[in-house]
Amino acid sequence: MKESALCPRLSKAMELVGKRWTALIIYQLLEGPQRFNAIESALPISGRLLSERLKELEKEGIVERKVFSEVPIRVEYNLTKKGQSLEQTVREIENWAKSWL
Amino acid sequence: MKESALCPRLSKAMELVGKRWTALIIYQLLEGPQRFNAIESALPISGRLLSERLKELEKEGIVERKVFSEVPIRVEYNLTKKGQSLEQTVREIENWAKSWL
DNA sequence: GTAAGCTACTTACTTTTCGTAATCTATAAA
DNA sequence: TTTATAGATTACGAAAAGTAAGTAGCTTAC
Repeated sequence: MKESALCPRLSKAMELVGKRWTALIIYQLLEGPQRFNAIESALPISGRLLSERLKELEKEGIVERKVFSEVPIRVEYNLTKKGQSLEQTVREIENWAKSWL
Repeated sequence: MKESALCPRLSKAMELVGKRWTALIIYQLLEGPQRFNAIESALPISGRLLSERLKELEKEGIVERKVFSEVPIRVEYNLTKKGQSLEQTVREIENWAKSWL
């Protein structure tokens, strides 16, 4: 996607947070660290996309991945500081939705 | 897209505002009423998609379409109250972007 | 009177992303 | 050897986005 000349930052933010499922994944992780299956169950998202999104978010430094070498394997995801800083933003969207949808 | 059992409102809001280009179109319209070509020039969006998005936003009551039967024809788009109510939300995303991107 | 120009779309076509379901990896217990 | 579990990957058809050309209605220029 080309960048908006208007506001590159907002453009970049929307490219990231506005991507399908991303905001909902972050919203879910605001509850605390969670495993792959827990997130998958909480949202109507498929494993394929969840895996893809989590990788993107990890790459952006928004989500942290922690592997526990148990049997069976356990993997937890949690928000980094950068990820937590999105709480206000997500809440603001939520509030708007409560008032207007 | 299926609805999130977790938070249907946030889900609905993201479906709307999180759609590609939508937030940027609203951001642009916060400057005041604008014509089709003006929006198209301000953003790296194609006429095809801009037309599609404006229709969606009009249907959701976020944008108002006003036709002036001049020559050549003039069409202006502006935010409704519901649309204006998104200002805080968009600014919040912008602020986050300024701090973290 | 026909050709060209303006604005706001619309259509046809290609590329990218999404959604669903099946499959894979590693480990251990039955 | 088969089964089970968690996390992830792959294959493929469907949907959405991107690109570029075309349309409609009206005006002015030639």
